Formats: sequence, structure tokens, C-alpha cells
Amino acid sequence: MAEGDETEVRAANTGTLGKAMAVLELVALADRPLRFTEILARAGQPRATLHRQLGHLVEEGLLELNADLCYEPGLRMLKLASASWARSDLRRLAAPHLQALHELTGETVHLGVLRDAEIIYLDKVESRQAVRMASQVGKTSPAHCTGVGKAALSLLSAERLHRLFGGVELLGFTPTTITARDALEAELALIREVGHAFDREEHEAGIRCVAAAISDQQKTFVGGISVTGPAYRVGEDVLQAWAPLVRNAAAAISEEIAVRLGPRP
Amino acid sequence: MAEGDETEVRAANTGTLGKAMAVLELVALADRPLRFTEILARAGQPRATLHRQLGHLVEEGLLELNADLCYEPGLRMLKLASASWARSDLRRLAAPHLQALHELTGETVHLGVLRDAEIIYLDKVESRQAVRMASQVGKTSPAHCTGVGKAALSLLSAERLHRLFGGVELLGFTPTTITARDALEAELALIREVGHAFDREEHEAGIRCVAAAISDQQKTFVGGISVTGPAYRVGEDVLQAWAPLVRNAAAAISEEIAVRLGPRP
DNA sequence: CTAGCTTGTTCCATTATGTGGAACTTGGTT
DNA sequence: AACCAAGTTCCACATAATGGAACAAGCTAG
Repeated sequence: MAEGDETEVRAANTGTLGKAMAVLELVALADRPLRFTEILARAGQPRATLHRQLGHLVEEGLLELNADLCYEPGLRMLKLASASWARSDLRRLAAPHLQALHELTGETVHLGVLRDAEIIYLDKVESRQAVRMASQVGKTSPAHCTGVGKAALSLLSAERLHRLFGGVELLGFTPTTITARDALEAELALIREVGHAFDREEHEAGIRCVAAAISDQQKTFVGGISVTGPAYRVGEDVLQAWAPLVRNAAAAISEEIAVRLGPRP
Repeated sequence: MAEGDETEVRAANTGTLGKAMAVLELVALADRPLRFTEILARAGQPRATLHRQLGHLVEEGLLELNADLCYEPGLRMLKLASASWARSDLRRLAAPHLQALHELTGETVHLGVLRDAEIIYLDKVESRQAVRMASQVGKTSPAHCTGVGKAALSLLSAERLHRLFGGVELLGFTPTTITARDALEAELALIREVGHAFDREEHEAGIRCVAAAISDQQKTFVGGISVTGPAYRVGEDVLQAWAPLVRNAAAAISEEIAVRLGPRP
């Protein structure tokens, strides 16, 4: 019934699983443990239904219900995520290139892939720091204001871009964030031309980076790598100097992907 | 119908979600991308059913179906797990203690928690190494042959222990792995008495460690920390010398947990 | 201490959803 | 062309999710 909007219906047809995942995500991405009622308010689901869903999620180890009756992320997710991360082909294949890039530049190097309008960081190499190490792996950032993100977006078709950013607004994070649709398109065209993307404090103040896209020949997969550093250390000249290094590394990785996918005979 | 065994039925009553998670885990913990038929063989589920489940998992971003029709872990899990890891209270609270322990010993320090009969590593601090950093976070190891695992087990009631290891065999990994039930119980009693656990190459040859348990006063939660090093560098004397350091750190963390949970007034 | 609230939990008739045997494609092999 | 294996779709059927409503448990106020 009601086939309705053919217009890119975002709501997936994943039945029970989809609803459970929505609840899981709600809790996992919250910034603190949530009470039943808080979840109820945000989940838009009848009490009894939500109650059972939460019960199932807890029983599966995806959530935990602590002594204060607050729901928290469970450990099962960590296990699953870790296992899949460990065998990510892209990550393994890119690792030496990241390392090399780090040694050349001395700054932090990231590997990220595009998922919807977000970049998910898969790996990073950084100098010994006080900052916790894995802190960035699995983290997501908006694509339109990060180096890796813009590099990845630059390879998408106009149509796919339109789908991603169709109705939504481009959030601004700093004074330099690109928030106008047409400005972003111009930026992407430029990036496509020169082969690398800059992030000049567009996501976080005081942080600059150079990035280049990774893709297989059909541009089915899109991700990218970047070198990031604090603005006081990374001036415009430095960004420009690093650009070719990043481009080369990205190209090398893209090539290896192509080889792995096999030269169809 | 058939309420059957009341005897600790492991099969959860999580309906559709449980089945989906079983399939997800099957794929995520495999050591390579799997074809539909391979999954079919291992999942013990009718074709059509499995096909729809996989479809849903893919649509939800929990799995990905690559060009060779192989199913691989998706990125959604990584995102969720990363977000929850970042805000894990235990991890944040323990971090400075891990760091301190690392500085005292110069070796790798782990934080892990018990889940069923497994230890899941939540964090680690290690020297700068060639080995990739996050490689261990989220990883699981059997509890009966790791330092953290045995320390955690030592705090469980006999009844809970029995439930965990009831029917299953204790897998052996090296010549020194404890595989006899009664030997394990004796070891746990000893650990309970002295307050720390050793792993003398019981899980991996050439790797030794000292661990101590972390728990809240009701022993509801159980985890542990450990210092690990290669056998050639870590002799029996070193293990003994580190034991008090590890015990103290674990005690300090346990205390902080107790404080956080609040001195109920 | 009771009345009145809010928050969490359980019940159960209703029906939407997932189930799975079987039939149907698709692509490769002899 | 005939065959086989791998993947995909169909649809009558029954299981499993749904959600309104009643129930318990904790608080706070009168």
C-alpha cells in the first residue's frame, strides 16, 4: 500500500532490525547514559514496544542496563567492530603508505572513507602524543568541511552529490567552513582539477590539512588520506609543499586497490 | 510450547534481532569475506530467510556486499563502537593509571573487562612500536589463559564460574595453558589470596604478564589490568617485582569506581 | 500516612512481519 | 544445447512484533 514518494525515501525497509538499530544508535551516540523515559521521548515509539526492544538489545550485549536504570553501549559492538577493523583490506593495504607519509611530514596522517555525507576514519598515524591513540579511529566527521571529505566528494557524480546534500543544510563549524551549496561545488571542481583538497580550519579552528582521494577505477569506492597539523606549524606554503606527497600516496593506494580487484582478463 | 530445559538455556529469546546478530557475528568474525553459500552452510538457516536477513544487514550498513558477491563487515559498527568507546567511564577513569603503570614498567599495559568467558580489551598503553596501535582494543581473548582473565575470574562465585565453564572445555594454546578444571580452580584460589595473577606464556608462547582485578564492592562488575612483556625481558623476578605495582593500580581504579557510583547517603 | 504524581514493567488480543519450501533466474561448464 | 551451481524472488502460513491499557514501585507533597 501507498508506494508514495519514489523520491529517495531515506527510511529503510529493514523491518524489525532497522528499528532496533535506530534505538541502538540513539543510545550509542548520546553523550551520556540514558534513562528509559529519555529514550522513549526521542525514539517516537510506544512504551511497551521500546521496552521490549531495549530488552532484546541488552540481552544481545549491544546495550547494557546499569544499576541506575540507565542504558549504555555494550561491549558486543566493540568486539564486532574490532574484528572487522582488523581485517579491513583497505586499511592493511594503506598502512605502509600512511606510515611513509608520516615520516616524510612529521605530522598526523589519516585514512578515511565516505559513508553517506560523513567521513569515517579508519586509521591514523601520529607522533607520540599525550592524546589517546585510538581516539580517532571510527570517528566520523562531516564530509563537506574536512580534507578527506572534500577530496572524496570531488569524485562523486553531480547526481550522487545532489542526493547526499539534497535537502540538508551545510553546517558551519568555523568562519571558514563552506556552507553555500554553490561554493562547495566550485571547491569540488577545483579539487577535481588539481587532485588534492585543503582544509583551512574549516572544521576545527587552528587545524589545517591537505588530502587526496582514493578510489578504484570505477569510482565505486571513495575514500581519502590526509596530513593534518596545527595552523601555527602548517602555513600555506607547507600545505602546498605537501600536496604532491599526499597525491602520490593516494594514487599509489588507488593503484594497489585496482591490482587487488584484479585485472579482469 | 516446550518450555524444556530450564537449565541455563544459552539461546537468547531475542527473536528476530538475535538471529540477525548471529548472522552478523558469523560474517564479522570470519577471517575473510564470505559468499552467500558459505554463510548458508554455517548459519543453519533456510536460503530465503538468510537472504533477506543479509539484505537487511547490508541496508543497515552493518555488512557490505562487494562486487564479487562477498559479504564483509560494514562501517556502521565501527562508528557506533567508536562513539561508545570514547565515552566509556571505566576507560577514562583508568587511563591515567594505565599510563602511570606504563611509565613505571616500560612495558605494555592493558585494561580489559570480562564478558562471559572472554576478556575484551578496552584500552592499552604501549611503547612506540612498529605494531599498529589500536590493534588490540576490542580484541577478545579467552579468560582462562590470560592474566586479566584469571584475575577477573578469581572474583566470581563458584556458582557463576560453574555456569561459565559448565559444559565447555578449556582450550589449550601453549604447553603451560591450564586446561584442567580443578587446576584452574586451584589457580584462582591462589590468585584470590595473593591479589594478582600471572600469565606465564599460557596464551601465547614468549609472552608473560602480571594482572590484578578491578571490581566494584558488590563485585557486580569485573575487569582487570595487566603489564605484559616478552619472556626474554620479563623473568620470574620481574613479574614478582611488578605485582605490587599492578595490585595498587587496580585497587586505586576500583576505589574510584566505588566513589563514582556514589557513597549512598 | 495517604493521595497524586512520575517512571518502569507486564499482559494479551490483534495483526503485521518474518518464515521457508519451491520455483525461477543467471552464468558458467561440458 | 543441456546441465549444474550460485543467487534471487514468490507467496501461503505461522510466528513474533505491536501497542493500548492495566499494574507495580518510588517520590513528593499535602
